[in-house]
Amino acid sequence: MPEGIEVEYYRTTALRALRRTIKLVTANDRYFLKGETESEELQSFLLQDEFVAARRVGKLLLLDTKHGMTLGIRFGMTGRLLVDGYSAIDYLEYSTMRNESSWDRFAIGFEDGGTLSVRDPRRLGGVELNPDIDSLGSDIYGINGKELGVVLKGSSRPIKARLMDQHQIAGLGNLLTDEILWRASIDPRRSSDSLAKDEKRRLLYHIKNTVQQLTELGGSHMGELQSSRNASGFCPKDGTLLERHKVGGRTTYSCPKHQK
DNA sequence: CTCGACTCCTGTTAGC
DNA sequence: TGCTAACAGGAGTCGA
Repeated sequence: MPEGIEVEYYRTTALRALRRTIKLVTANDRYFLKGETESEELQSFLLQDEFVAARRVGKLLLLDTKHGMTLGIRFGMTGRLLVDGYSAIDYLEYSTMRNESSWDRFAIGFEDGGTLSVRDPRRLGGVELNPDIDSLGSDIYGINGKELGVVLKGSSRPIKARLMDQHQIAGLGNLLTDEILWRASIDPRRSSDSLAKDEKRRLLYHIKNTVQQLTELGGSHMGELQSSRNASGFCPKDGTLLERHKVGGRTTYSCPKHQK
């Protein structure tokens, strides 16, 4: 599913949509409009305008217009971004390989004939005008030890739930978090404030390293743990049968032998 | 503060 | 063969 890494790809794709006059806004799926955003509002603010910047905070893609508006796009679990029919990502874990235009929940047409669309089979994504980004935590691509320290110190929740909380750290999803904790040899159920100094350092290293590595490899699903993330999977490090739990309401796989 | 339970959504799949 | 129920999880709400 799209996590911060996938949305970073989408951001790169969105660069193709900059500096092109918007001629058409198709927002017929009202369910896909979030917050106070209305279709008429999108029309009046976007038509005749153009995007001048594509930013990303966590899993949220932000397209700034010349006139000072910001279009926020969330992709939920199965959303893709297409510009001129091109998608940076063809394969999405837990989504489908089928690719139907009827799943376009939101689309923009440019004066030059091109398009930008959000194709989301399950409609868990959404579009919002001027979304709140201040409540999001530090982005995964730039997080440092001090910020991670604050995030961990402030909570007794399970470490995995804390890491996935977008208000604390923005961009980590279920797969990435399982992968990072597995690499860092930390049990996902550990309380956040129980980590020792060396464990925090290790965790930071693996957040940065995993994000960078999987960005280069092509996505959140490229982790070493991924192929074993199933009911009868074995730990790629030591061969132990992986355990499956619900942590923070999410399906979690971890190795009972080396994740402490 | 924390938690579980529930909601949204729909394509896929396990099981009968 | 065909149906159904469970599952996937990002994000939000609610009551305890």
